[in-house]
Amino acid sequence: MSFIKFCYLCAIQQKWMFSKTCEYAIRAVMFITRETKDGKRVGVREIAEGIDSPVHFIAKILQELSKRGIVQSLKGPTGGFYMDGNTLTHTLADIVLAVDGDKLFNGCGLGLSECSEKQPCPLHAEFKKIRKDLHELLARTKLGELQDKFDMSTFYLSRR
Amino acid sequence: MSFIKFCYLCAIQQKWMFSKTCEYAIRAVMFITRETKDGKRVGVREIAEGIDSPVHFIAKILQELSKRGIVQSLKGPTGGFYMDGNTLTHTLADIVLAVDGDKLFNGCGLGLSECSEKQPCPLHAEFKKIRKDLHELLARTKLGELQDKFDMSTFYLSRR
DNA sequence: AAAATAAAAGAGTTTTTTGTCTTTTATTAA
DNA sequence: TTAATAAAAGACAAAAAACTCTTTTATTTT
Repeated sequence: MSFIKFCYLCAIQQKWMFSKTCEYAIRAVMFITRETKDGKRVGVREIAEGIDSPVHFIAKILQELSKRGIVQSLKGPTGGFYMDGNTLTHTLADIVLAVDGDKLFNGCGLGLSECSEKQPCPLHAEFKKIRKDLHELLARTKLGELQDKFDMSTFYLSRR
Repeated sequence: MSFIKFCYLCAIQQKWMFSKTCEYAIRAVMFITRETKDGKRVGVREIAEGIDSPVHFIAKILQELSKRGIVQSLKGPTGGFYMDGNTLTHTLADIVLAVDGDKLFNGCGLGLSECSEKQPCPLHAEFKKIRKDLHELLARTKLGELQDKFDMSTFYLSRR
């Protein structure tokens, strides 16, 4: 409670694996995937509302993802973002890699740049497994397969 | 290479699970654990050098950790930080919890505050397992046991 | 008791991340 | 071909995280 307020470190800073930008990116791509099955397109405003993110911020992120071929886009009326056969073959790992880099999959848990098999940090072996599991999870989840999953049940993408 | 430099998102931002502050915290406590077996104490300068971190920054972090009973400290000449029977029973999870909060163990992978069993995000089930593995790893690693491990083999705590 | 030492406390600064706003460019429908 | 639409681009602004510096307080040694 108030205890938290006076603490320098602690619960004020709440970190998860991904950066906020990356969370938005994943949710945005999922949203586009779900909404554009039949050649439809969605605009940034619709996406921002759908995943409850700042409009201009998600626009920036999507521009980069589109440049990298992770989503498709088209300007002008009836334009917007969409997925096609190609983009649907990408995985969640591709998104994370594009936004947060490969540190999550390869980096040392304690932030040591020189950590390796020969010169391991005290948690090297343990983290290797966790990183591997995480990478496998993200790398086996193709957007196209998520699309099918969306058909069968309800999932939430907005924080409200 | 230069390709990376011009990218808005991407490899510039390299995230891992923990905040940098938390990485420093873990390494500092490990360092203290290793260096203060027989009633010895280590000063911040020595710690900062040992784990290659900014002196004043790690000082701040350690002040907080000492306030929370994760490390012990004593002012004055021959003073410094050290571990005792009590602090050695703490786990790595305690450090992470103190510094980064519990989001890593409990939060939604996509950053949704309302994510739950009833209203899951599309990766809810998958992330649950990863989070659990990570928490178990950190919660079963007691500092005291690490101390024994340090005795038997060499591990690196500095990034150089 | 005085001087020296080392953590505690607190007030900064810098850098990075996150978020906002405006202008430009491409596309399409009328 | 013109007007409307929507993404692309770029320049800013705010907030958070990372880091620095100075002063104070507690402890110990001489």
